[in-house]
Formats: sequence, structure tokens, C-alpha cells
Amino acid sequence: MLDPRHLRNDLEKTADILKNRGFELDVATIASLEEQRKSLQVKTEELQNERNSRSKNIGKAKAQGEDIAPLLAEVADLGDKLDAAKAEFEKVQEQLVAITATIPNLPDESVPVGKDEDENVEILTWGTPKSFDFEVKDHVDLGEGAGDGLDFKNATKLTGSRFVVMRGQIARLNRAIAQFMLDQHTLEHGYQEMYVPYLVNSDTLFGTGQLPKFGKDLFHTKEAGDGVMGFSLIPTAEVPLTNLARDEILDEEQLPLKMTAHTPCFRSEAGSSGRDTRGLIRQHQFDKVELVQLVKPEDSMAALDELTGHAEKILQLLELPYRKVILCTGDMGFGAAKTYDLEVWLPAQNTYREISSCSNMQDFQARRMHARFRRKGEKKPELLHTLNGSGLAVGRTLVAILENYQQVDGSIVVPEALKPYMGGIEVIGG
RNA sequence: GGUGAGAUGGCUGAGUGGUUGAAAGCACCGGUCUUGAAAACCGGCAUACGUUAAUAGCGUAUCUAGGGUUCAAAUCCCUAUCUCACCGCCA
Repeated sequence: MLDPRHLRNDLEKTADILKNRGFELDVATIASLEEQRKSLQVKTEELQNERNSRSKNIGKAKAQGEDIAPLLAEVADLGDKLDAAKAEFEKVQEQLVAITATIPNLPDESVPVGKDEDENVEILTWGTPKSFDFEVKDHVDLGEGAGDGLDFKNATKLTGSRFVVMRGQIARLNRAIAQFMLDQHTLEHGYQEMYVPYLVNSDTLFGTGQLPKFGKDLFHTKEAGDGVMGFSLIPTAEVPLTNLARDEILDEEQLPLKMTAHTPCFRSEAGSSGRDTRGLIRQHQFDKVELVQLVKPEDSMAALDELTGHAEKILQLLELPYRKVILCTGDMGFGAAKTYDLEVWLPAQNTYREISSCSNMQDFQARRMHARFRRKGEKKPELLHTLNGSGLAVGRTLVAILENYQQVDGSIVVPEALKPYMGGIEVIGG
């Protein structure tokens, strides 16, 4: 959520900035609602003030044994007037909240202006794509070849499209990848390992920005209604990890708070039917090791570089060629002020594909979830800055390893960094 | 799943429907005293929003949450959530 002051004092300027990310701010509606809000709020509070003071007087009069009938007659219609004013005020307030909850974050000044992913800017490339002297197979052929290690057919039987069954050494490799990442982040990068619920309520989803706008991308297991909380499967561990700070006031000394978790992620992929239908690239369920940092505002941009570096380190240790791009204004996610994507080289597609997305949300999520901290010696709590990034997506890492480490006979060499996690296995399949 | 008891400020914990945003204690901050500290004593100590130049005043809201009754609700009623206890079931 944006600071409401942007909408009160800098409406036009805010609208211009949001245009860069392809968001049309309804300036006229907001301006008029704001004006109504102001006068209705003052009016309502005045009426409440009157009711409070009159009620107090009635109490006093009664305590002194006076006749309160005339006083009661005086306030007879006050309740109705107050109810009417309140109803009007709440209606305006609701509309205003509904609008502000769907406004995306403002891009940081350092973010290139652009329309879509074609205008993202490459920052660097790392490693050199290996040249193969045979025809490369894609990860589906390689995985199916390795003892039916990737089994899409059975997954379709069990559930439907966009799921996978893994078996044997491929399943183990998938586990090894996650273990390796967790160890690296906890032992070398200073993150605390966390275990979190995979089902979360709608307050939590609102906090990180999935609701109210992106409910269609989620799997809901229990519908909300009648005052009952709904539950949804998490689309990323960012959701539970970041929300740990919801409604909390942290001490300055606790920051930066760095957390990591390995969780499954569930995405309905609404609106992407027909894209990446083959293989592991786009699944309804996949594993991810997530990095989350809660930091002081002045530290968040440096923290983004650091966090992105932690994700890059994984790719480097796995010796997977990648490139780093900065997303342009038009391609950024809803809550992000600045985002780096890491894209890994996939030989079979002859291109780089996203494997990590690292974002600085600044105070956007913190404002939604009242996540604050207090500086030593200061009275007033301030909003935290929140950051998150994939470190990395496990499924896509598996894809990258299968394709980049393949040999002519269809076998896959286990990357050096993963050997300790593979129980002596050095080559898979073939 | 059943039955019962609860949910009050950072924590503990009072609170007969009426000058209660809320006693008291602890913690914390400032002061007096002291060579210094402790003790004792005195004072201060929530958050959000609105108005405002103001982190000054003033107003409004907040005693788990949402509804309701009332001139007036922490207090009465309904619903939800959570916690605790016992029973049932269970990895």
C-alpha cells in the first residue's frame, strides 16, 4: 500500500509515476473521494463528540438524582443523525480503501522505464554457455530417460496437467538441490532457517499483496465467508516469512532480520495456459528456497544487492551460466520498488530463463501489515522495509542442471557442489 | 468432534452500563536524596486517524475481531477466532 499522503498531496505526480508501470490511476475519482472523506470524517467526529459529552452529562445528572427526561429528549434524534453520517463516511472510506489496496508500489528512481519484459536491462552475464558436440536433449527427455525420473504421465493421472512425479535419483537430486541451498544460506549467508505453514489466511495474503487483486493465481482450500477465515496454499514462502512481522514492533537491534525457508509453492497459473506446457518450467506445485530480509529503510537498497548476490552465489557454486537483469517499470511485480531477475542458461531452449526474482518492496508490504520497528531512544515506531528473493527455485534449478550437465549418452554429471548431498552418486542415468 | 473456562496497555492484573483510555503492581524513562549505586520518595510512560506549521493543543477511535441493545458498553446479547482444561479421535 502506498503512503496515503501520496494520494492526498501529490496525486498528479503519483499518477505520472504509476503510468510508467502501465497503471492508470483514477485521479478524478480519488480526488473527489478524498474531499468527501475529509468533510464526512469531520462531521461524523463532531457528532460523536456531541453524543459523548451529552451522554456524560446525563450520567452526571442521574448520579445527582436529577430528572434526566428532558436531557434524553434533547438527544433523541442525535443517534439517527450520527448513524447516517457514519454510514456515509464508511461508504466513502470503503471505496477509498478498495482503490488504494489495488494500487501498485512506486518504482525506485533507479529502475529503467519500460513497457514490458523486452525493455528489461541486462546488468551482467556470468559463465559461458557450454558448447555441446552433440544434439542436446531438453530436461523432459533427459529426466524421463533417467529411470523414468521425471514422470509427467502419472502426475496427470493423479492430479492433472502441470504436476510431476519424480522418482529415484532425480527425486534425490531435487532434494539435494534444496538441501544445498539451505545450507549455503544458513551457514554462509547468515539466514535463519524457518519452517512455516503452507496454508495461510486471507489477512496474511493481503499483507504481502496477493489479495485483493491476485486471488485468481492462488489455490484456495477453504472459502472465506460468514466471518470465517479462508485458507489458501502459499504461492511462495515470502508470504508466511514476511508476515511474521505483521502487527509487530521490532527492536532496532533485531535488524536486519534474515530468514530462509524451503517450501512447496502452489500457483494456479491463471492466464498462462498454453505457455511452457512442456516440462517443469511452469508447474502448479514446485519447491523453492526463499530468502526474506526485514531491514531499516536506509539499508534496503544495499540489502537488495546483498540478497541478490546470495542467490547468484548458488548459481555460481553450481557453475550454471546466468545473466542478471533489472526489471523495467512495466515488468515489475505489484509490490516491488525494484527487482532483479536472475536467468539461467537452458541449452535446449538456447536462451536464459528466469530462476530467481529478488525484490525490494520498501515499506509497501510493511504498511499493509503494520510491520514496524523502533529505533533506540526514539518513541515513534517506523515502517520496516521488506525484501524477498528466490534462492533459488528448486524445480527450475533441476531443469538447468539436467540440461547443462548432460552427456552424449543422456546421463547427467552431478555438479561438484551437490556431490556431498548425493551419497557418492556422481552420474545419473545414461 | 463434544463440554466447560477464558481473552483488558510492554508484562501481571482490577474493573457494580454512566466524569474509565481504563485501578494497582512490575518493567522502562526523568528527578530528589547519595561520594557513587541500591533503597525510599516525586513525576512521566499506548497506538492510529483527523485538524494543524507543529512529534503543541483539541477531537475521534481502540479493553481479541465483527455485529447488536442503549442517551451512554471493557461491562449486556449474538457470531467468529484464538488460548486453557477434560473427553473422543489421531501421525
